[in-house]
Amino acid sequence: MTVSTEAARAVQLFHALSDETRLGIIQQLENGERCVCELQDTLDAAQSRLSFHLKVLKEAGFVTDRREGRWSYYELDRDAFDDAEAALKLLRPDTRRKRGAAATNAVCCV
Amino acid sequence: MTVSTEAARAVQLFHALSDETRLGIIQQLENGERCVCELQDTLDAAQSRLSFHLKVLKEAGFVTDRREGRWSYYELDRDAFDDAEAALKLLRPDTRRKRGAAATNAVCCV
DNA sequence: GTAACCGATCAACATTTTTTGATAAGGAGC
DNA sequence: GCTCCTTATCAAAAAATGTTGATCGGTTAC
Repeated sequence: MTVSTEAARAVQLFHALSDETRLGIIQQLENGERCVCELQDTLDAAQSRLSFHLKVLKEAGFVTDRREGRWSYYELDRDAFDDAEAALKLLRPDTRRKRGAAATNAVCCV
Repeated sequence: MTVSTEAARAVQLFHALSDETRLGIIQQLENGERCVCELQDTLDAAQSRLSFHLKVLKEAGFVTDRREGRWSYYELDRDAFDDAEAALKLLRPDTRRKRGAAATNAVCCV
């Protein structure tokens, strides 16, 4: 995987988490799988709106869905959370790295 | 801090990280502080564009800036990364919590 | 003083994302 | 068969976000 696709994946992950409705969905799913109709009730959101946000979460990998009869059940998938944590760790400033790059600090704007 | 402001903070953090240009900036700053003019060179981005993204990062707390003569130096701030990690941990599905809420699983859509 | 440089801010525009209401598809019950 | 229920999808509108080029304030060098 190239660096830029890695970045693109990170963007996808963080973008999925950058919306209050979607965080609300995740919070609801924390207690186990839920069907859309129940999310509709607890989050007080229109059905098509939930469908949209669930799609974003699903495409990023944060949820999986399962059809049962007329209901769709959504469930959290840990893997995406792991990915997000890993992406965050890569971004986090790291003491070692900073020290190692000391020489590069005097390059700019003289 | 209420739950909803917590969510708003999480949204702010993740939103700041959900753009490739901003991730590029963070990556550049990983080796120490940089002035805007250098970011301009290495990221090949217009000055006003960088200013815009730096503002987003600054408002979210990921960077701090320091004026020196005509230059503005930007530096990463760990605290925001810690906040993001904490926010992510709160979202992450947790085995214990799931187990404790077993009874709530049969509520929906019968 | 003037001129050049660095960077923030602004307004106009372009693009992307989100919301809304409508429609369609699939299953359940009659 | 028909009707109701649940959900996905679509198009249009609205809202938010990002880009571009211009201008302005502050600093340095002459």
